[in-house]
Amino acid sequence: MNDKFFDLKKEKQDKMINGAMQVFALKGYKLASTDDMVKVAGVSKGLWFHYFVNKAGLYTFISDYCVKYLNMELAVNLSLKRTDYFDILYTVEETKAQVAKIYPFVPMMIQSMEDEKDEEILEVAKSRLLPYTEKVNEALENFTDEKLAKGVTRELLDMTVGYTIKGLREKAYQNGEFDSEKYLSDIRDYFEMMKNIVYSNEG
Amino acid sequence: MNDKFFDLKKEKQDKMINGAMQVFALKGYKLASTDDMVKVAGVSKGLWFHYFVNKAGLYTFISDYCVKYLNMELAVNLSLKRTDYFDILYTVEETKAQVAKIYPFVPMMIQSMEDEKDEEILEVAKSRLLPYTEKVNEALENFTDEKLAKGVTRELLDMTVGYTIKGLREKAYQNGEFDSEKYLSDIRDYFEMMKNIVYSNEG
Amino acid sequence: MNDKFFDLKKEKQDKMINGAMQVFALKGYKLASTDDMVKVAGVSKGLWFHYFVNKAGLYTFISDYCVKYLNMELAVNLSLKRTDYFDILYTVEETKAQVAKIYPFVPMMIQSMEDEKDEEILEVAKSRLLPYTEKVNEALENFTDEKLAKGVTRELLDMTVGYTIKGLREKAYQNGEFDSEKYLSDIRDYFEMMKNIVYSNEG
Amino acid sequence: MNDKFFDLKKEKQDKMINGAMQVFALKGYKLASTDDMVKVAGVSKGLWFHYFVNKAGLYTFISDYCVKYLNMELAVNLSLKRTDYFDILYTVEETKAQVAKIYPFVPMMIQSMEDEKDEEILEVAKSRLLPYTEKVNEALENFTDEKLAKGVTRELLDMTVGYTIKGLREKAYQNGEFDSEKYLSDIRDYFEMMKNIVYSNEG
DNA sequence: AATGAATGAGCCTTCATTCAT
DNA sequence: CATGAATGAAGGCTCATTCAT
Repeated sequence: MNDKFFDLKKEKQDKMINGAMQVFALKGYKLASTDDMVKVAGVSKGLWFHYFVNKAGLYTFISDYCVKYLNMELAVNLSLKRTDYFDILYTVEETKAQVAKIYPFVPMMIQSMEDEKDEEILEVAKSRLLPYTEKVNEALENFTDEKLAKGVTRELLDMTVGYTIKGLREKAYQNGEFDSEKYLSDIRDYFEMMKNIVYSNEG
Repeated sequence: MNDKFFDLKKEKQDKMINGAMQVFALKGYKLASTDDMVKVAGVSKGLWFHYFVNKAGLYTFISDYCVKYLNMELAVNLSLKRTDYFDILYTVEETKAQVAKIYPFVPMMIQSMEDEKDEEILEVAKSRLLPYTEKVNEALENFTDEKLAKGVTRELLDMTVGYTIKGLREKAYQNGEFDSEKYLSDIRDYFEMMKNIVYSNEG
Repeated sequence: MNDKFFDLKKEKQDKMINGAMQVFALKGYKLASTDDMVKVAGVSKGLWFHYFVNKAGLYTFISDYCVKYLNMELAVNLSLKRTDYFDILYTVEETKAQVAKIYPFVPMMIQSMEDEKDEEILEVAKSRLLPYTEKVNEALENFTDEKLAKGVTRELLDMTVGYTIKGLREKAYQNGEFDSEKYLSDIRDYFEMMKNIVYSNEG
Repeated sequence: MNDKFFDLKKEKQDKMINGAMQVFALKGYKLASTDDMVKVAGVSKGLWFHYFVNKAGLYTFISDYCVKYLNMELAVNLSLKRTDYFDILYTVEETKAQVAKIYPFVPMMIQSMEDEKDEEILEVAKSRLLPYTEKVNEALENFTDEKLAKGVTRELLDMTVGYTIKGLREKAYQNGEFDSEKYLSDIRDYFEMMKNIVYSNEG
């Protein structure tokens, strides 16, 4: 990309970032069209290519930006050493909801990167996602599985909780915008139930 | 569509059905290209249009076929009145795995229909899916929630189990083919855990 | 072409001839589709190519047949030496109407050949038409222009009468079938007027 | 259509208009290919669709433009109240010849619209033609038929004159370009003859 | 820097033609 | 002889990318 992008007024930068992110997040790499971005961001077609060379370059920048920004916020919010599994995960999602106030499509973009299937961009999507995944896993290391109920393993727990959160996130975007309130409320309900059943009753 | 399709040798019918289903299931309606199907099924471009008029017609046929075939098998397998929530759901997924032996992309196609976002075909995808959803819900009616552990509601259970199965299914397709063994084994592990924690200990 | 065509039952021959002629006459060479002929004649696609090699071969045969058949009838009807310009021309059109009872699209096909613009077949269309044009001109040689009104030349007369008849013929086909009655009646009305004005009043 | 078309340099607009008009006029709607237009106008394929959405949109624009431009000129030229039938008609054709200096295919396009048979565009062709037909008919209302020779009716006259002019027009395009001189000269010769014979000698 | 006109490769679809049965 | 399934080249249309202004 062309670093002069950062010389643009912050306002215009964000208009472009949000526009591209929205289109990529909603449609995925291949179906995201430059015309859509032009419409959504109100920025001419040529400019995207001026700063980002091509569609792949733009995707790379956006996915990178997305994760870096989110991780910055996570670094702050996760710094208070929480030890409960669900509290940690809730903080992660709460942080996404908070980031969504400035970049409304960050949570969906993260999701979209996970789901990305286009061969041309697959590698980029997955690699940019890594730092986020690592950050979350790192935070979860503070949690010890000693207290898990009989038959519950950390592996199975990670899996079902991960998939469920993903599902709830998709649901929260169902009408084209991210409904933070509903999203967090759904997660709280779910986590409350889970807390009731996955922890050992003993002690 | 052109009903003469059914006069073709069963082998060729299945080659075309599997080819189209694979491409639709893997890429979704919009990104599924006839060229891909030509390559995968080894059948010339013109022939698809000869039998199915256009891409939408082909999708309609495939999604319809997919659900009808699956429902036929479900009708058999779900006839034994099981009463356990997880047993019923396991039977459903087991049936999909069984169908996958003949049509390897049926489970993924069902998934793809649920996820389909293209406006042109949305209505078709969702409407064809209905009979399947109804079949499953009908089978679940035999289950009563009386025995659920404290804090566990049927609604939350449906949600998390649904999302988790979906996640496992996607995982089972990760290398382009459906790994039935892994899929069912994953589900069994998950269900075993769930049985341990969602049912009330009393009684 | 494959001469074995003539070994077919006359009935089938005519079904094919009429079918092809109809489609060629109504749509012109390029827009005439083999599928249309299949539908109209009820004869399988392969058979057309079996007997006529390709579309151009079929057109060549049909246009040839059309003119030859018409000229045969003209030879009979024009044998009575008429000497009036309009009577001769009326006989020509009457003959077409008569031929149309067996081959309903002969008049339109003749027309279509005159109008044909497709480069691939232009030469064929025009060359096959020649014998018909010559036959008509030959018949008109019996007419002497001595009696024409002041200012009327044979050249101008040929021109305007030719274009007018062509116009009336197109009109007679307006609803997809040839309306012989209307066609001849229109021509009679027109000729009656012309007789009144193009002949010299003197003598 | 995209109104930005009119922001193009007049020169380019005309290159595109003339190119499309030529191909539509010579081949008719169905057989007019965008590839032909690309060759004739030297303008890339995508651009036609950028401005006119699709082939039908382009046809609509061209036929509309054609009639509007012609009618504008007719409004000027027919404003001098002529009362002779043939003088009025000559003025109409003279105007077409004059328009042909800027848009050489306008006369042929008008013709082509009258002859158009493609179902998809039929309605458009006929409806766009109406204002022109009305303009001509309106001008002809100044003419009274009192002076017509015996046996000559206005109806028959309109018919034969109409068909003859159409024929001459087609002839004037025979080598792919419009030969104005020949066209008008042919019409003059024809009209001179007609004036001699269709008007009553009395008075 | 910013715009959007312009391009052409690629996809869906049609249709003359071939060929196995 | 007859059929119609099968093919692929060509036409309409979309969209990432280029480039003159």
